[in-house]
Amino acid sequence: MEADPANGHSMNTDLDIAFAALADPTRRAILSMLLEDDMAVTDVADPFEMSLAAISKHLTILTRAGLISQEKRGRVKWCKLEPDALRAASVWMQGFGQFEPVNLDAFERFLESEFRDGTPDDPRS
Amino acid sequence: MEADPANGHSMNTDLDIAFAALADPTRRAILSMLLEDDMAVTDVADPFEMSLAAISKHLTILTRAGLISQEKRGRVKWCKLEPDALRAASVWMQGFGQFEPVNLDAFERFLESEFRDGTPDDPRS
DNA sequence: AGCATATTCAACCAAAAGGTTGACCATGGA
DNA sequence: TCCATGGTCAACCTTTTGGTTGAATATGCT
Repeated sequence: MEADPANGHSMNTDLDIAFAALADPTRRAILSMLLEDDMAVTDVADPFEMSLAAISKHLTILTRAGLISQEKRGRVKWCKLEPDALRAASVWMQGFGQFEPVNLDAFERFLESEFRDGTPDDPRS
Repeated sequence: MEADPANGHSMNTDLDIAFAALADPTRRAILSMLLEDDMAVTDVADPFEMSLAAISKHLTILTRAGLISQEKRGRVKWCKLEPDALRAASVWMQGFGQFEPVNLDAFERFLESEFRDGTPDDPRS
């Protein structure tokens, strides 16, 4: 059952957990929601059609993956995105293909072009 | 079971498949091996302690995720890394790094138009 | 033709994932 | 104090996942 070949490729359990957490569409949707703002568990669960308990489990998985943190204030548990946890996964993916630096480059140009057209407060134009 | 909340967060099945494929350490190790060179199925299986059939299944999963391609030449099936498939996942993750209100769909179209003409975005020949 | 090699297929299995429901604790407010 | 609210726990169920084995298929070699 071991995934560690003889030549020393690592079997990073953190990555297992992170990618597995990201593999579920419900959990990715939750992360997207938290991108806009911190939310209480009940409010996170609201747009979904599954039970609160199910969402609670998803949040536990996201927490264990380090992708969110949960802090209880009063009787409300607030969920907060922890985007830094994506860094390990991102770094791993950077090992593949030169597309990542290119992407970052392209991303900047994309942002720039986004701002240039249709943005009223752009000095140039 | 639906992951599509009312406010329109997407439920991208491609991302499901890609992240799920990446969640397994054996499959990530395979990808790392293929980073160095194209390999036959038997050679991919060699450093692992599991059966050839198991590795064959892993390769099928990676293929379905688009992360590798397989081409049969003679009786040997060659496995080739397809790092472009990581792009969608990478773009999704980048949405969390920088907290820009960025239109990822537009970014995808932008990338497509960038790479459409004659760009050698394949690291190995 | 006959055999070895490369790979997949089919049936099976155990464990993990993702969901449900109902009971249970904790907290805030009347 | 009593009750509604917020959230988790425990038990259970079904489907998926990741592995096994042995047989089957396909190709190459001599």
